Amino acid sequence: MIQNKYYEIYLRLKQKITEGIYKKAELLPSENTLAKEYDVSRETIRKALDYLSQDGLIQKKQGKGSIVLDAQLFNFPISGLTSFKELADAQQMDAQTILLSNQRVTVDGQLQKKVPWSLGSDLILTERIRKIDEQKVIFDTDYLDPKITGDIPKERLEDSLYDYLENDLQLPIAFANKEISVESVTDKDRANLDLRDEDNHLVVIRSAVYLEDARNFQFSESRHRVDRFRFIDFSRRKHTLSEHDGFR
Amino acid sequence: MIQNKYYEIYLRLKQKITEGIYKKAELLPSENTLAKEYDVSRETIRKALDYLSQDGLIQKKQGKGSIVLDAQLFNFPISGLTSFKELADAQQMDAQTILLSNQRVTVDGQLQKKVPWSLGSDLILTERIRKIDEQKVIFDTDYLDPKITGDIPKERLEDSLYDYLENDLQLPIAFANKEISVESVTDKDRANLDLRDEDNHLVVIRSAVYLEDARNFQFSESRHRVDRFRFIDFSRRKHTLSEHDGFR
DNA sequence: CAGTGGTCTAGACCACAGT
DNA sequence: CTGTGGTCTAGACCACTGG
Repeated sequence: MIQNKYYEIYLRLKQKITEGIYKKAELLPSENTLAKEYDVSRETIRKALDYLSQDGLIQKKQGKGSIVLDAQLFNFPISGLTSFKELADAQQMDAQTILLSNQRVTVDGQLQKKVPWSLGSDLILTERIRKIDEQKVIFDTDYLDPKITGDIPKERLEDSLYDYLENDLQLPIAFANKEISVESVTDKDRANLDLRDEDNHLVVIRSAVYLEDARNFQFSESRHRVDRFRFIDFSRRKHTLSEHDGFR
Repeated sequence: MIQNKYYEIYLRLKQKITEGIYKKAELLPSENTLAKEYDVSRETIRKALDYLSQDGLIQKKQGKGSIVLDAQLFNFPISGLTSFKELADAQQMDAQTILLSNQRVTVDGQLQKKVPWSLGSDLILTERIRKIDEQKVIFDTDYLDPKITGDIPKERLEDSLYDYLENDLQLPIAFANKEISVESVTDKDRANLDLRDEDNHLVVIRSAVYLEDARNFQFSESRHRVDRFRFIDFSRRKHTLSEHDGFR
């Protein structure tokens, strides 16, 4: 099934890099060469290369070319917007999910601290515990907007919520704001997770998730035992170019 | 000073969004309208909009338009590649730096666990403590390649290392790999930081930093007291589109 | 100098949303 | 149907790298 040209070319180049056909620290063929090779315009090649660059797979240098980077990243794509199930699959972890609750609740003053939705509105609350290597190390709480998602079948929560939302409901999940911090262990954490005596903190990831039309349909809180948490990221330096430049 | 058209347009649109001229949840003018307004081609407008999209300021929707997002993000640009000084300035924090050491060392077996540079090579080791609100809460260790940076003047380490590297040395810092994890407090941490009794973990950020020509010139380790750590991120969902598609 | 990537254009056609 | 954003093209000129 043919997608966009630039996306196909992106995938093919990516594959050639991971297979070592294009070697680390060497240069890719020039944009003009690639344009001829794939029989597309140079702009289309450039779009594919932009994707590779955003992935941290190449570094472009004017006058020189595109250097293939030595990235261990794609082994561990934790950055971005990825579900637990996808991560577990990608990492081939021994992972299980225990569904604690899945119910409708009404937003009251208490809840509104966690979910900035209007008072009195209906929402779905689910609580899940994630077991990795037979240890309960992650506590996930999700708040969903039932006007968008409807009720969630129990079986799908035990498998993959995102798979249900995207494939069954065809909801186009687009972006999220995330916050990572460290918080003190609560009694509820201690009751539900396998914590060690020295664990008095958890890593907490809170996120607000949005659809393509920018509607916010989910909030989630994910509490991780500190020794099982790792976040890997590739980032490019933003050269602010002095905000003072430019017309105004 | 005029830069690129697309970058200027990006800045102007960004400004109009932050000033509320383009309001949250409303649509930007269409790409064709903007192209006429700025007297550029549509592709140039699209490039500016791509930047806004990557910043999490707008969400594009085919057939509809570009929705202005309600992003608190730019208040807190922790994601990306940002130096402590830049952060402190942006946040208007009461911050100080204490320089502990700044010396040349030779890579031995011990060091090589932290820095994957070849045995016997020379490097610069600097240790700095960051005080925020009069409390010593961050311990930074930096390993630099003296073949690239030379020795670092003491005064610049107490101010901003990145400012020195980029402006004085004109080194083009391009990208970094980062890892965030949580580790146990060591005796050295306890000796140098203002830790509370209940602090038995620290957030540790390790990063490898690269220049535009993809040379790795720096490794750094930044150890944060857990209550002073926060990471905010905007991420877009990557629609994998099944890796199995496409020609091969 | 020749070759590289960076920017920009004018125009084309397509896919999608809303009327 | 009209207008929106998404893709793609062929060609131009510029800025940078390296011999």
